[in-house]
Amino acid sequence: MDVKGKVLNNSSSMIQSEEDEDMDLRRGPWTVDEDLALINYIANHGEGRWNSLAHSAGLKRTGKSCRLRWLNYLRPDVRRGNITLEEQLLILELHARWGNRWSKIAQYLPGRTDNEIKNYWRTRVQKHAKQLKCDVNSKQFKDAMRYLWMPRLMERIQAAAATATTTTTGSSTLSVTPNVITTNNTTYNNNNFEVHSGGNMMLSPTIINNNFCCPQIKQSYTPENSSTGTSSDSFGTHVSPVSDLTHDYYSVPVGSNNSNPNLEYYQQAHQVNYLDCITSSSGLFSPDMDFQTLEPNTQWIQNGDISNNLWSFENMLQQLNDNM
DNA sequence: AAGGCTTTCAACCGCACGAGG
DNA sequence: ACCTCGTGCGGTTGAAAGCCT
Repeated sequence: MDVKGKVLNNSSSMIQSEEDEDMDLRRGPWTVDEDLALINYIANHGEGRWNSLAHSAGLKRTGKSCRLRWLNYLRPDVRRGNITLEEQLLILELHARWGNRWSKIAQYLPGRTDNEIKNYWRTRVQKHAKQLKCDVNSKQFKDAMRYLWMPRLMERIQAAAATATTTTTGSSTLSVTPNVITTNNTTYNNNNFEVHSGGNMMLSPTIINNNFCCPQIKQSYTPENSSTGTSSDSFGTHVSPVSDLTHDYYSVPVGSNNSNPNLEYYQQAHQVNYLDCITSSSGLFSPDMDFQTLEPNTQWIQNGDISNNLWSFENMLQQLNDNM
């Protein structure tokens, strides 16, 4: 990340406690030097005891600030960049279960911080609640998420996976780090997901194909009609063309989307997630996403028994727990 | 090109909780 | 029982970037 803006000191207009003034504590964006100091200190001494750590490392920061900087940004296993479709799906599901328990939700998204998930929710999800003119906690919005948004995400994951599989059949070889999905001769097992040794969880196409959603959804929101960019594409349904996906896949460098000063440090720690690569260009909801235009098409929600075939997230979570 | 508005996200804040003295 | 300290969590803020007119 670019260290942007000015670093505040005790001469700033921000309110500071007496203690802060005494300690001449810094606030605001971290500088490269501060980052390096923190990284080096933790590399040598480990983390914890943040107040004394801050002092020992020569950082004029609070222990809290050091902890936050480390956990949310400098930690080697922090993943940065767009929230993938799979992650979006997980966030929606887990938030439906636990509400604003960001840290708990973050535990199921390896490398993502509670702060990032919280930001995602506030900037993306709550925005759509506003568009719907309903509360984010209302039944209307929850229904929209569960029966429209989430199946749509599943569909987009399916489309992306299919595209990627097609790509792999060519002469090019996908080379991904060993502990994430690796495929050239793609063979997916029947498990709904896999937890890899590196902690990456990903949906397999199995559930996408077999336990996806009710027929009505497929009929209403097929990739064919949703990717045309017509007015029916009102649910963030843009599916990137193959060329985009291919470009994204082959152009994503390890450690991209961050500008950590200690690049080598990152490059050793970060790994490229296969599905991240193939979905990164469309990993965010499109700006024109509009629930309202879909709202009337909810009869199937009441009529159809979709509880069994919507998707097997219960199973996914159970298996995840079993594997942890 | 410039100014205003919106979005994003790093960072801060206050509070709660548990451990230890 | 009380206090202090360290830590973790969720809510909020504000600067920078992006977008729009």
